[in-house]
Amino acid sequence: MVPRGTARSSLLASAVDLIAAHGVNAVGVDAIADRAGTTKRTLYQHFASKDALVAEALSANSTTWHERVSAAVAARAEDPEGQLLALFDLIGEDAARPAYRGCVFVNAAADLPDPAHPARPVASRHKQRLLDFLTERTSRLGVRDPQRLARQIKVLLEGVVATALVDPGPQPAQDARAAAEILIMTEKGAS
Amino acid sequence: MVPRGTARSSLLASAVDLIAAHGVNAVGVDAIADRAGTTKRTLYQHFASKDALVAEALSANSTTWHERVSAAVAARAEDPEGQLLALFDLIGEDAARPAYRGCVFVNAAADLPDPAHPARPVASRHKQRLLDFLTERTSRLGVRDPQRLARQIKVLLEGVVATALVDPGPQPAQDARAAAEILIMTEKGAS
DNA sequence: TAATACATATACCGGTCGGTGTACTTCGTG
DNA sequence: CACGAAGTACACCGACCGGTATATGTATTA
Repeated sequence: MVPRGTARSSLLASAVDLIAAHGVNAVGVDAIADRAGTTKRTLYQHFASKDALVAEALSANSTTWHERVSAAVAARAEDPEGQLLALFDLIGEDAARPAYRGCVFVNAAADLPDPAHPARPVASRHKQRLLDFLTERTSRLGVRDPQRLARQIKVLLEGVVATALVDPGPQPAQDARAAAEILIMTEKGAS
Repeated sequence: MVPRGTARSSLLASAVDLIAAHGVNAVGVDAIADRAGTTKRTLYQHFASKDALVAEALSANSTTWHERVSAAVAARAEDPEGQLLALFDLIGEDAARPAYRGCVFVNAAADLPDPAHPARPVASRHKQRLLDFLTERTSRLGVRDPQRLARQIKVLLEGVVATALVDPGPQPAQDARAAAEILIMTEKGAS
């Protein structure tokens, strides 16, 4: 029994949670509707298909993810270099949990081989936003090629996530953070 | 149909291909049996369950992967540093293809949230073998901490794979290779 | 030659998949 | 109050899921 007019957002929240926990393909529309406290019929009155619901849920997840990360990073450091390194600590804390499930958007891309699936551009956009976030910081470091440094830091972050997905633990994040420090220092020195 | 005594290996090969193409959860035992030119009944005479078949197929895939990569790397360079960097070129060539599907073992880990699934240790072992391969090379560089450098290079490689899974292209591999060069050079200088 | 192991074809099991049809109730608003 | 939109309950669809039963054929080997 969901209050009037909240069925849609309940369904989205339910989809976000279940997709994060089990993956896009492993969760069914029945489970999403049940967890939202509504029915499958209502789900299909708000969303054209499961694919459309998945895309919208991932999009919402992306927005909250960036808000949460921006706030957490800002709370840990003021300077751009400190914020970039704080990202590794943040992800490292998640990645150390035994049931770590990696990045929802990478997993979604792996689950959806069809490049035409509506959720694929959502994942792509999420990663672009992350890259923008990083580039904004590297641009204030006074290095020669801020874009490339941002891409390299992003590769390190993605590597931490993928590595910890197979073998959860704090090690990858620590190693990657140290690598990022070296990259930043080297680029600063060569500027 | 299938010659005597080859049903089992045909089923394994079929499972390897289909899992790589569609993911563990998205492929059914019927499809695996059909592609192998045999039947589901025969499949269950050779494997206790789908999970067991999946684990064995991934294990076989891991073996051939390492053989193929070792040979390809050795063909491109003699020295350990050249071999390490050649790995980025190799993966970069795969990752540039539009339909790039990432790492089968990482995808399997994402597809199988249950840590007790028999395929999970197979993925873990695959990554350990990769780390051993890298450590063997970093140990001959004369650096202070070869183990850590190997882990850092592995994080870079995993990052290339994950990044290209969402947005295929040659860029991540190039960036990661350049980052690896800096890490190696820095560690060598500090030794 | 007879026995046995391997592979075949085909049908079936209960359950779940994404998606729909239909009829009923509840609510906010004109 | 009356109307229409929103939500509910529930049965249903064809297709597929992992896994099994049964019965037949065939090649190797003792």
